[in-house]
Amino acid sequence: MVSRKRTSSNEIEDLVLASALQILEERGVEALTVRDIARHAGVAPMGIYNHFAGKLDVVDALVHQGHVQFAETLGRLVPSSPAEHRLIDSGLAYRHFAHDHPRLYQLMFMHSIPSYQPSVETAQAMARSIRVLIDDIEQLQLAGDIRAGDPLAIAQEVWSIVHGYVSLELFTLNFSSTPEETYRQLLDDMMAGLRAR
Amino acid sequence: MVSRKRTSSNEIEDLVLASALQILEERGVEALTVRDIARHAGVAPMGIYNHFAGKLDVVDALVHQGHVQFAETLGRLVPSSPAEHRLIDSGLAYRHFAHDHPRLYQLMFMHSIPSYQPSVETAQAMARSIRVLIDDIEQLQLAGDIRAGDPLAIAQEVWSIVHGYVSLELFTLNFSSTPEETYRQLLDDMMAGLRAR
DNA sequence: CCATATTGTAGAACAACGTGCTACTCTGAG
DNA sequence: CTCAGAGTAGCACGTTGTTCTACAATATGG
Repeated sequence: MVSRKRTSSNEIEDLVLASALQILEERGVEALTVRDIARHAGVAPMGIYNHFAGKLDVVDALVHQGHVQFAETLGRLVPSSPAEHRLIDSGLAYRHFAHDHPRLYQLMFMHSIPSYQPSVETAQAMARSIRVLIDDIEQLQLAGDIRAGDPLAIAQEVWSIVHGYVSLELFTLNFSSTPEETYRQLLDDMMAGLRAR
Repeated sequence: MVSRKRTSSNEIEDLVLASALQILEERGVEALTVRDIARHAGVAPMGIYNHFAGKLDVVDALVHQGHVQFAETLGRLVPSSPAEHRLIDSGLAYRHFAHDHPRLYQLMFMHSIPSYQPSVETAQAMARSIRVLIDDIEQLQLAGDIRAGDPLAIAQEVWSIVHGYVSLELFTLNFSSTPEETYRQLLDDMMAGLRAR
C-alpha cells in the first residue's frame, strides 16, 4: 500500500474547526483568536498555520461548513412541503437556522469581519442555497401562485426580506413584542405582494 | 463674561470626527485606527483620549452623527411627498443614503464592529428615524391605503425589507443585473403586500 | 506683566493580536 | 536502530488600543 494521507492531519483540521466554531458560538467573533483556537484544540498556534493559510482561512472553512449545513437544512424540508407553502417554510427554516447559530450567521451573511472575503468555493456553497430558492420560485410561477418576472430578481427580493428581518432582529433592533408572529406576518405580506396580479 | 468653554476643544473634536469619517469612507472600517485618525487630524494620539473615552467612543460619535443626518434626510422629503408615495420615497431615500455612505451605513446598521454597542443617546437618535416611519404608516392606515395592525410591527417589516435589500446589495451578494429596478419592484411588491385586504 | 493652571504634545510602554522563524521532540517506516 | 517528516515550544516582529510620564504652549487671574 502506497503512503496514504496521514489521518492525523484531517483530524487536526476537524479539531481546529470544531474548536473555532465553539469559541465563535460561545464568545463571539471578537474572541476568535488564533491563540485561543489553538489552545482550545490542544494544538500549538503554529499547528494552525500548518493546516490553514491563516486565521481568515479558518474563518472561511467555518463559513463554508455553515453554508453546506444551511443548504442541507433548506433542502431537507423541500420534498415534505406542498409547493404553495414552500417559500413560507423556507423562510421559517431560514430564521430558525439564524437563531440556532447567530454568530455563524453573522459571519456568513453580515460581513462582520470586514477583512474577510469568502473564497470562490465558499461563494459557490452559498450559491447552492440560493439555487434551492430559485427553483421554488420557478415552480410557483408555473403553478400561477406568484407573479411573472425574472426568478433571480424575485429570489433577491425574498432573500432581502428574510435576511433583513432576521439580521435586524438578532443584531440591530427588534421593537416588536411578538417577533415570531411579526415574522409570520411579514412572510404572509410577502406572499400577498408576490401573488399574481 | 464668565469663562466660556475654549473653542479649540470643540474644534479638535470636530476635526477628529471629520478625519475619522474620511478614513472610514475612503479606506473602510479596518483602517479606522486611533493612530491614523490622530495623524490625519494633525493631533497626537493622546489628544483623542483627551476628548473621547476611547476608539469606540469616536465610533459612537460617528454613528450618532450619521443617524442625525439620516433622520434629517428622511424627514426632509416627507412634506414634499403625497402620503401614498411616502413609503416608496422613504425607501428610495434609504437606499440612496446607504449608497452615498456605505461604510457609515455598515457601522450604523450592520454591527460591523462587534465590540461596539451604540450608546443610549445614539440609540435614541436611531429611534427618531424610526419614528418618522411609524408616523407615515399610521397616516397610511387612516387613509385606508394599507392594512390594519400594530404600526410598530409594520414598521419593523418595512425596515426589514429595505435594510435587507440594501445590505445584501452592498456587502453580501447582488445577483440582479438591474439592482435599481429590482429595488423599485421590491418596494412595489411591499406596498401590494401591505395593501388593505 | 508675570505666575499659575490648564491643555496640548512627544514618546515610551504594556498587553494582546496575527504571523513567522528557529530549534527541539516525537513518531513511524524501513 | 536510524532518520526524515510532522508537530511542538518559544521567542520575535509589527500593529493595535490604551496608559503613563515628562515636557511645552497658552490662556487667565492678580
